[in-house]
Amino acid sequence: MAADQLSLVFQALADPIRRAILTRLTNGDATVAELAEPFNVTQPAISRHLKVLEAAGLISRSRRATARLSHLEAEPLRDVTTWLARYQRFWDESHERLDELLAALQNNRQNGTDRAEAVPTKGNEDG
Amino acid sequence: MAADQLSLVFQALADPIRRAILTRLTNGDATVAELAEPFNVTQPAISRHLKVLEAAGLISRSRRATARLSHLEAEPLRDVTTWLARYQRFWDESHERLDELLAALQNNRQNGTDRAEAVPTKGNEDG
DNA sequence: TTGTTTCAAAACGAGTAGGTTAAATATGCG
DNA sequence: CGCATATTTAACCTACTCGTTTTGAAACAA
Repeated sequence: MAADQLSLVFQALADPIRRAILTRLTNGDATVAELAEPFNVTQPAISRHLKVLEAAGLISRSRRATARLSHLEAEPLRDVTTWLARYQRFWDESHERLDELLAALQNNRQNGTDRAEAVPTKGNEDG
Repeated sequence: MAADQLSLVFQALADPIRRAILTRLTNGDATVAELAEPFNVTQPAISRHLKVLEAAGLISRSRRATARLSHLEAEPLRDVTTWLARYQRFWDESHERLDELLAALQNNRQNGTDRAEAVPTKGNEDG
């Protein structure tokens, strides 16, 4: 129900067809029919995938005669990357030990700086 | 059903509670009860969130007496970042024009190198 | 206006997601 | 063993997702 933007983006990316559509759009704008062509699903199904992508801000749309063009909007992917950056040190084996130590140190001095990754307050949301 | 790994990861990340759990785990391993504490959901609900995260490869689990510890496994996030890297040029305004040109050039010389982002063959999947 | 093309919306069904409560399971203690 | 603690599983509910087919709407051409 009306999730936050980041959730909408992740949700949109969770479907292989939608990811493939985004990949296709890196080659340029395309009509619904063009986007539907590679898949074994009907046109209304693609139409709804596009609606999901649009709600996530991953595409924008325009008209050309009776056709509707989809255009890639990669901005939300930047936000995803930003969110992911925080975890980069955890998959970087060579630095993992050091960074765990640093994290422990930052936990110890508990002066609440604004860069804290505080556990969400009762209710939810991530940092 | 039984989606590919990347879809599982995106799906897992699409829930704010699960993202918050991952954030919490950057501070160190935690029990189910500890992970449940910040949220207004029951403990079995968290238990199932953890199951989703484990299926996506984002956490591993171990025992300590009766408790079960969750441990962050960031490796799948590296794959996500890899997938996203392909789109970086599309949100990098200053390079967008240039990169579109480069993409066009690489489309023109159609010697199928392994870095091609071919549209999926009839069936689905993204590149 | 009539028709054609291209797409969106409506209505439906099967399956999944995420929540609950209540019961089952695993581990360690006295 | 008998019990407490911590967590999982089962059963159930509601709501959403993703697909379908059918119907409706927008843009344009004749």
